[in-house]
Amino acid sequence: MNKKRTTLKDIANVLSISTAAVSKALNDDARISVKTKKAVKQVAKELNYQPNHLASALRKGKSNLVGVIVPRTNSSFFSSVVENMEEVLNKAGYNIIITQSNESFEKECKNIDALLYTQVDGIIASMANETVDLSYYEKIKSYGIPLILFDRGENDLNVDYVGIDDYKSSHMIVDHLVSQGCKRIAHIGGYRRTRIFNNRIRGYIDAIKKHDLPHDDELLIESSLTLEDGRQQIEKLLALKNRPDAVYVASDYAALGSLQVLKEKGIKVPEEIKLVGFGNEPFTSLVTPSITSINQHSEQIGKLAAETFLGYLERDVVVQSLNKIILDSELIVRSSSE
Amino acid sequence: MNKKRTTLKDIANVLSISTAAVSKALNDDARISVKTKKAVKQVAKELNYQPNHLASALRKGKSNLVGVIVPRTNSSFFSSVVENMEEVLNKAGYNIIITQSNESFEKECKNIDALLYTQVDGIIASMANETVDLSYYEKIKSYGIPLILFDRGENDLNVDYVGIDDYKSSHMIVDHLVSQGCKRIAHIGGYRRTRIFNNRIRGYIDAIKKHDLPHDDELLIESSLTLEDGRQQIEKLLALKNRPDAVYVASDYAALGSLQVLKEKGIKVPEEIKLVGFGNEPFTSLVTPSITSINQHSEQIGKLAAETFLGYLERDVVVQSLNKIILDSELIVRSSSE
DNA sequence: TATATTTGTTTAATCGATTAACCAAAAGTA
DNA sequence: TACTTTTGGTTAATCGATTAAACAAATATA
Repeated sequence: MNKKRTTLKDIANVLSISTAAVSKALNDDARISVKTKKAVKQVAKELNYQPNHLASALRKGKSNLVGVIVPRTNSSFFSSVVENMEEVLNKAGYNIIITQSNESFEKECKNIDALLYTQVDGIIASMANETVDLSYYEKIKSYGIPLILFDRGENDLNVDYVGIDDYKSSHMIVDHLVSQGCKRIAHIGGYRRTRIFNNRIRGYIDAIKKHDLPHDDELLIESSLTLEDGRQQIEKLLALKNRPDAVYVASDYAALGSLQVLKEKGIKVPEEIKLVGFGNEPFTSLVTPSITSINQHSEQIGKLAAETFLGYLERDVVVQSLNKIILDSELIVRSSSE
Repeated sequence: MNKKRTTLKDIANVLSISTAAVSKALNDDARISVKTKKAVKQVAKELNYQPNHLASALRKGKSNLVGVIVPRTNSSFFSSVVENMEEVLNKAGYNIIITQSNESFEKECKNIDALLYTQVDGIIASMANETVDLSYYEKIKSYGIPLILFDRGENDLNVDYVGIDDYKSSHMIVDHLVSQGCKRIAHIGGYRRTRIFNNRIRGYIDAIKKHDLPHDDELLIESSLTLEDGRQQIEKLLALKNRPDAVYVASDYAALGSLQVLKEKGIKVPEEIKLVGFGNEPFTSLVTPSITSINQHSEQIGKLAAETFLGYLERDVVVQSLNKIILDSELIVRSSSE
């Protein structure tokens, strides 16, 4: 019942030729006659031959698999990035293995091990927020396979990186809020140890200074940026003697949490407080009021990361260096800030 | 630079024993002395040995990989299912390969081929809405590896299935709406060719009859259930001479689309029209008004699907049959319907 | 002491595809 | 004709781990 799969040998037997000839015929080797090729392909089709990937990968030392690690797939940004990566890689004959870290360092390490174990030819990853210890990423490098980071990267790893200009994005947001007449702009950011959040914070601070606005310590908060964080941190800002008139939240999820609290307390957005998120998650346009946010060009990021990986294929020794591709972001203005 | 990976042979050379002994030592074979085992493990650690999965998988005829196909990862339902599957499978020594069909039949076929090519030991899938032709799924079965379907299944395939009781869920929704005083309940459903949507439609119709309410053809609409569909179909319902006082939408995304239109038109929800979605996506609790929906127990579905797969490991011949695990769903009542 | 059993390991085959090296026959060339 | 080149393959090794079968040495048993 559980019929054995067809192998090269089966085809070879039918035609009374060697398996080598069959292999070459299927791979369109120049040294095989057109006649033989035709016959081989014909029999292969008849016997429903499917190459055994494990065998060829073992022999060739190449699996044609690329591992992808994302904090979570359940986010339109990451899912769009992955989709676009897949498209590019599929075209080049690669399949991808998606894993999610759920923002957990431990899970991320397990994923890395699982991917290396599966003998992927490269890894494209966006780091978990928790991750500080880079040893597992160093391990990838020590395997001699390309490692490409996107969105959540780390300079110290000295590998390729694709992402947007977070520093500049903060400027765009602050500039916009100032143009809307805001004078006291708060920032609910991520933790500085994560590069992208640090850049957003630096951008925020510099932009505030640029506009000669108060750079008040109490207006800058670091958090994990979950929805719940957004709720808690806005409460802190609302409790201030001198409330802000605008809040720039470094994640749409947290921004949504903040919006919920503002609505619950009957504070009018954008009239009393203007709100800006980050990431352009679909719900930002769906909630009331819709939330102004930053579009990170997930399609571009996915494609560029995949192409960066493919760029390594031509070289036979992988030597990586810090090589950043920084894309411009786009401010999508919605009701929450105008 | 690109250092060769350590193999069994390297360890064997260091200790001047055979690779067979090394292999057995690492696998804790009873015939290897404790002394040798210790020495082997010691050297393996020193040389940072990592087994080559391709080689062992090829030899054992087992990859310890499970393929997962979902319509999209960018949905809390599917992402939660996958997460829970992964947890169960990881514990059993399996890794998963996630692929998404984007609701496209063509992409789904490609994914199936890619997974079979990677020599996965089994496939757990939720079918794309488009999929009618089952030949690619039959192909999986013909490979003799277990196929488990969840959420979007198909009786004709005669394989295991894990999902909720859609028929009963419709009854719960209609019962609830009736208890809120609704007299004209419309249903924006999926296409009947998809089993789950057909069941929801049947449930809707039977529940309507049960309550002696008008079962009006114009109140039942089939669509693709995207957000955009939700917008278009509600327009149709609003254009009716005799408008419904409640709309049960078979997907949260479409429900959201409908809600947007209702709000745009200034129609009060739930006062003028009550609205119920399906799937309990996170945004249902985030939008205003929050949307009543059905929780599908993604955690349970993920775990049970994974366990069903693991159940096949003990048997050496895979013989599958239609074996359904149907879970009860849960109605989460929110502002849009009360 | 002679034989049987156990212990611990080695040898060699194997999984299936690829490929370097080799070779015979056909065709080309001087 | 004699030698070279081209064509179209074949042979055999290889990727790395596993495992059936063989085997030597140590130990037990009669």
